[in-house]
Amino acid sequence: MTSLARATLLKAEFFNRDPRRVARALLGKLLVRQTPRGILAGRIVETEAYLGKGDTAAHAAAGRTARNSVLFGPPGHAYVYFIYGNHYCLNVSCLPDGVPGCVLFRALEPVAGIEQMAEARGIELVKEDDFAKISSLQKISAGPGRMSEALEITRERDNGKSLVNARSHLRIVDDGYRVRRVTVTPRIGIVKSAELPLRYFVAGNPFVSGWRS
DNA sequence: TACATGATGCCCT
DNA sequence: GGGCATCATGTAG
Repeated sequence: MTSLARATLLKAEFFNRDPRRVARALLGKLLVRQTPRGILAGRIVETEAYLGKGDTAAHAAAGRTARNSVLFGPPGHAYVYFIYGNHYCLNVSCLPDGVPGCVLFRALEPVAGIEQMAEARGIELVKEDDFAKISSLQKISAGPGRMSEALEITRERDNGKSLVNARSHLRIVDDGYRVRRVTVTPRIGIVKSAELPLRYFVAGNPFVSGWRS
C-alpha cells in the first residue's frame, strides 16, 4: 500500500515548462482527491500534451476566451471543461503566466478510495474472480470522462483551482514510484493536428484507455 | 438569437 | 463496430 502521507507535493515549478515534458514526467505520479467522505487517489498512467500557438487541437489555439483563460494563467492550475454534453475533462496548466499550454489527464490506476470511486461511477466491484476483478477496476478511471466522474471533478467545483497548494482538495504527489517504459502515440479523439505524437502512457499498464500501440 | 461542434462513453447489434 | 445522448461554448448572422 502506497504511503500518501510521505509522498511529496509537486510544486508550481514542475509545471512551469513545456507540456510535453510535463506530460511525460507526470506518469507514475499520484493524483489525490480529498472529499468529505474520504481520500481518493490514482496513479497517472496516461496523459496528453496540448500546446499553444500551432497546436490547432488545443483549446488555447484560437486565443484567450472566458472558457480557456486558465490555460493562459500560472502553471499548476486545474482547467476543467465540459464535453459532449456529458463529461468533464481535467487538465493542468503549464508554462509561465501568460503562456498557454496544458496536460490532459486521460487515465489513472486506482490506488485509494476504490470503493468510493466505483460507487461514483456506478460500477459493481468484482472481488472473487481475478480476471473479472481487473476488468471492473479498469472501468473506474480509464478515460478522461470516467476519471473525472470517479474523482467527482466538475467544472463548477474545480476549474481554476490550484493543484500545487498543500491545502488544495485536488493535488499531485510523488511517492517515489518510477515508470519503466513510456509509449508515445498521436492523441485520441481529435481531428486537427491529429498527427502530432503527444500522447504518453505507461507501456504495458492495463489501466490505460483506448488503443495501446 | 441560431447553429455547429466537440480532448467521450455507453449501450446495442 | 456504430449510433447517439446532451449541452456549453464560440462564432456567425
